[in-house]
Amino acid sequence: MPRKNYFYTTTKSLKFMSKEITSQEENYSEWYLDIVKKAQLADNSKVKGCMVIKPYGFAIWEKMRDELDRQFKATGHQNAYFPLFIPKSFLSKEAAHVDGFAKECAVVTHHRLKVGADGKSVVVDETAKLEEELIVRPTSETIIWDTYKDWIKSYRDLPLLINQWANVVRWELRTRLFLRTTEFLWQEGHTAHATEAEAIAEARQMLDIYADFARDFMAMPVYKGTKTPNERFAGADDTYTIEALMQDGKALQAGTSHFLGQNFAKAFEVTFLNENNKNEYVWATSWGVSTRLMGALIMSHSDNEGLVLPPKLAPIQVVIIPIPKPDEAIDAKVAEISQALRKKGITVKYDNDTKTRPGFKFAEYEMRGVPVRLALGARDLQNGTIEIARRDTKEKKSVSLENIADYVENLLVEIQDNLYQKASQRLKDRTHTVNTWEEFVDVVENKGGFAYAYWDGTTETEVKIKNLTQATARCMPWDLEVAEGTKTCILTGAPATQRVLFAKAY
RNA sequence: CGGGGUUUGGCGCAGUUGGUAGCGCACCUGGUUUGGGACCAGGGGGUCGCAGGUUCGAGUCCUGUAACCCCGACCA
Repeated sequence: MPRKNYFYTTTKSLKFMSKEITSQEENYSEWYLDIVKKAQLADNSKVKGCMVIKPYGFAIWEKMRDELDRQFKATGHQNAYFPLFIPKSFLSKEAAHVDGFAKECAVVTHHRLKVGADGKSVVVDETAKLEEELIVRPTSETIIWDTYKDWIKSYRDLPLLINQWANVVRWELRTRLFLRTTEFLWQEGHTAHATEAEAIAEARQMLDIYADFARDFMAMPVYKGTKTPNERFAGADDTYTIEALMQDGKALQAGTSHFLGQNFAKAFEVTFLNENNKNEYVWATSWGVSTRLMGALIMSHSDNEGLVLPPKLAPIQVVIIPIPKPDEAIDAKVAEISQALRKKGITVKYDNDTKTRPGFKFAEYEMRGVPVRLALGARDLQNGTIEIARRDTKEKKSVSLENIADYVENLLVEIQDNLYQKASQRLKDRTHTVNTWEEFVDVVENKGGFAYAYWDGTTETEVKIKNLTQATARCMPWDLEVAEGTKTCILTGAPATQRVLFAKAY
């Protein structure tokens, strides 16, 4: 008689019971979702495609936001706030713009609910129909330019350098936590300038800020470049982008900056009197990064044990764990260490919870990506040592308590640097200069990463390449030097002037 | 918009031919433990997504319906 198995466990339940996560190799997409959930960054909400950003996840976003905000202000921008709702008619004023966004707009049609016929439910009050329907902003160019029209009269009003932190809604068909959600948080800068050159310089400057931020804070190397016309923002003359590479070999557009030419100025009649008393249209830019950066951050550094965070964006940089549990002597020493660390501006958490044991805490903070862990027990106190573990390499060793703050400070710098070096090496290794179609296909289908290839400059060819391989033109990079090769299009063999980075992308 | 999946305690799940709901984690109480996810004993907590129907009886069968997730076509 077969023994009855009392312990039915599916793979999934076992996974959660043991608090393990799906490995990248097994299923990259599930690995990503596991990290988002188990590091407690965000949850799905009951609203399709929308997410709840949890405190730990939001703390990371706040660090990104604060640093970017600081840099925006340092370059002369001011924050303002424009409405969530945009009159429907505004969107249609710029032809390319409406084409780009019309398919994914949420529309407000009524302004009142009433109790339904059953006396319990709530229904839309049909008598409360809006005269003009409102759309929930997918981006704010239109309402902002309609406002700028009143703000800008003279060259003395320029440049106008405004940023706003806001939520926007794009009704996407397919969503993924942080990477593409129906509602997301972002900043959008909108500037007006007297000259074309100045606007272009502004757009480039902001892309530089994004790229530097990615490098210096996210430890994420990116390619800066110009989008092909086909990939341009709807309503822009030029779109600049930073493109990052995720660990699965797919590219991720991490931020964009647009030179809008005079398109919105003309659509919304935004003119200024120049020094010669002549009316001119202003030149415009817009630029933004979103909570998508969270996804980029997660997929840049994390491993099969969980989240890995660069120290500069970690809400907790150092966690101290008493071994086996807090006591007076340990508490006193920890207070001393914490104070020394805080004096250096390091964020420290002392986990003196007595309900969980050290092993549990170790695993938990690894899952959540805390860069440095200190463990202090009686043995350490006796020897004047402390155990220090780094999340990025998982190295663990015992070091002297003397100058521990200096040691940790240096280690945090080293971790930040190591993460960047590793990501840079990966980007380098997975950027392939290709000169034949066979090589191109090999990169896209087998190797993963970027294929840097000549392209004849036509949208037709770009679309063909996408249909054949799923690879899209990510950008024409600004500073990626390679051997020239034959200047013919990878697909058509037609004369080409410019190489383009192609990749499968998020 | 297609294809698949899920919906049962706070979380993750099981529930056989319909017979009055269970397991792990978490939580509460007590005790023993403690240098890598502790253990024992006791305890609290669920009108099984929603609406109908079949039946003496429905988590289970039937018919609707809703929500969310995942995989593909559009997009930051």
